[in-house]
Amino acid sequence: MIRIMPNPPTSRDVARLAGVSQATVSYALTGRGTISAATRARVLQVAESVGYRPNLAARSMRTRRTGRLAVVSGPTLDHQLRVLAGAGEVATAAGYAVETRTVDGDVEERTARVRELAAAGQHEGVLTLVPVLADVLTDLGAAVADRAGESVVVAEATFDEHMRSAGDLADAGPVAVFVETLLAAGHRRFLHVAGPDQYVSARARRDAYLAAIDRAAADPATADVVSLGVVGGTWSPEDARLAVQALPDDAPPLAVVAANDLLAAGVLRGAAERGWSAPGDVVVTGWDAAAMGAYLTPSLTTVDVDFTEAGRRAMRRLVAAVRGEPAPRQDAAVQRIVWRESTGPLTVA
Amino acid sequence: MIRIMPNPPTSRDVARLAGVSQATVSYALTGRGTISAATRARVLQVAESVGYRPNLAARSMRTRRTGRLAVVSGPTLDHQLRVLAGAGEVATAAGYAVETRTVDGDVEERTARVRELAAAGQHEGVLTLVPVLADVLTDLGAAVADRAGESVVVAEATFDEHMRSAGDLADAGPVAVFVETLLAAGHRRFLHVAGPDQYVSARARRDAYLAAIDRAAADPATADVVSLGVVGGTWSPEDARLAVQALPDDAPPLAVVAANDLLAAGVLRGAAERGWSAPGDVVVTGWDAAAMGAYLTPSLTTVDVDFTEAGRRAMRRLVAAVRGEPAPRQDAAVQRIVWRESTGPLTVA
DNA sequence: CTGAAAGCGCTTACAG
DNA sequence: CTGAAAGCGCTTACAG
Repeated sequence: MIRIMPNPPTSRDVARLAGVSQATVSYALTGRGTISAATRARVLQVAESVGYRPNLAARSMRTRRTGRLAVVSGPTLDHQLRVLAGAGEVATAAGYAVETRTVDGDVEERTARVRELAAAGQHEGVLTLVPVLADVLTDLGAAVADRAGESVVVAEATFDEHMRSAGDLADAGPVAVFVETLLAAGHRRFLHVAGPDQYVSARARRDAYLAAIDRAAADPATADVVSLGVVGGTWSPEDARLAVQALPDDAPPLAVVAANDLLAAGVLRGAAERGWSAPGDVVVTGWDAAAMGAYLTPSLTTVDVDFTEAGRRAMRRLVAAVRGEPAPRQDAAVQRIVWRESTGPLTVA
Repeated sequence: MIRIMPNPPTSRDVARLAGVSQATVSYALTGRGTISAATRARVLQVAESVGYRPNLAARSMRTRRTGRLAVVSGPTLDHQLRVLAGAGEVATAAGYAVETRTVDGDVEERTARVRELAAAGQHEGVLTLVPVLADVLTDLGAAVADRAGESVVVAEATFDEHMRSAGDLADAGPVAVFVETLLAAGHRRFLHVAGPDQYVSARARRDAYLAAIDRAAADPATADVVSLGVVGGTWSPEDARLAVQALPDDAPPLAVVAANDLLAAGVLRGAAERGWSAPGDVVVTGWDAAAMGAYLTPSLTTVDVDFTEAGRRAMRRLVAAVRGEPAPRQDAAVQRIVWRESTGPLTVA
């Protein structure tokens, strides 16, 4: 295949046209050297007029920086597209190209793939949206020298459970609100349908559920609370449905805290199959504000998560890490409870 | 920030270690020159042992090929993550790095973004998953010379409505099956809730609906068919709900073909709000096999789409176009109807 | 079958 | 404040 085309202009072409040296063009564009305002203006004007675009490969070779970041996502959780969008926005604004890799399989396989990616050295940093084993993650506290040749690897959800803040995607704060509000509405019988243990968010929601139940039991006003336990452990709504099928006949009235909307839909379906009304016999909460949830009957109470913003934040952390800067603090909540019909009539603070 | 680290090995290092020239290393790795099997084996062994990885920036500068492709997605349609996964798989296997860009806004803005991306020359090809104006798309029939400096741009859904085949994501064949099967079950009153006109798939489904109704009207056995029209025109379930709200009281019994599952959920919700039973008074079909659809009551009849495979195919087309090869034919269906409760009891062929 | 040499387009000390 | 020159790590005619 022969491509007959004028080669795109180089910095050398711009230099000749502007009557300066190639070095001056570089200084004008990068803003690095010392250069007079007049010269710079002229160079930029010429560059603009000929449609000059720096050859990134050449720049990369010279600077020994690839200017590329990778984001690793899974193929299964659809909302990751929005996280990706937010991450891409920040990366592009920071001057990086962002590449997406999809990984599949269990946590060992995913971790292996991320490790290869980091070792390949094609990327200055890697952001993983899927759970991986903690040892591939870069120890940001360690000296930069210790990271010889490897990409910086940052996870969207950090595994340090003590660092959880309200600005974090894995913040399970809404669980306590769900339980407390339902307690106040008179509910005493609870069940949690959990997500996969590998997911920080799923673990956090489960732990928050258990803690909320413990607190309720310790409170004289709600000491008669009873938890029918924690079931599930996947993101599959079928497991949620089956869990409801497996409940004793006298389970209702029951309040179910599901780890996401899909599981909550499985709960509603299971309840309907048993002839239990919702929100009469069973109330249920979800998570993620899936678009369809608002159109179920009953519509699903859920947690609206700003996935795009979460993606931006995760990417800001990665960019900071790659540049050796301290991690930005960002504590404004990305999550907001949306009360709908599936929790029945309530008095919400 | 000072990075104290041994530089990663270069082809020169490998050459020295293997006792050959740098050219020989290159020939061994790319398999391009004439080189003895013994020498090649030795070079590859040395390269492997020192963990040599070619510097892609250097290679790119020399070959004048970036080795990068871009995929443009929107932030709103979640299933695009699966298309992305399939596209990425094929691109990676073909030796390309694939970058994701998210674009927002109306069709003009999206088209402008794709145009910039193509003009920037950082990518050998661009695959767009979102609808754009046809004139940014590369005319693959035209001589390569006409594409001077620009990336090849290919759309996941082609705008040439005549080229639609069963292997295409926009193939609307299932619509005819829906209408015909419901006619056979005795339904005579139909409604279509359409998606946005910009989307090839939405247009194809609407056209297929109208054609199926026309065919039914022309058939003496079903000449009493009546279409209550085409409503909607967005992907928002709220519009579907409102469309049902706006229907006359005597609309049922009614068969609704919705352009996707979310719209179908809106229809179900609207029907429930009017006290219409489903699938008694209203039957409805969706599209996309959204996970939650199987857990609605009634569960949603839909079209299961292999988005990952659709992504693979679209990327194969792009890779072929970038390499100047003819487009691969791929006609095996990626879509399959899943009959569920929302269409009521049926005799399905 | 193998090597010496040029050059892809940048950036950056360094000299002036 | 500006320019001449080197060099990043590859690939590829070309010579042997």
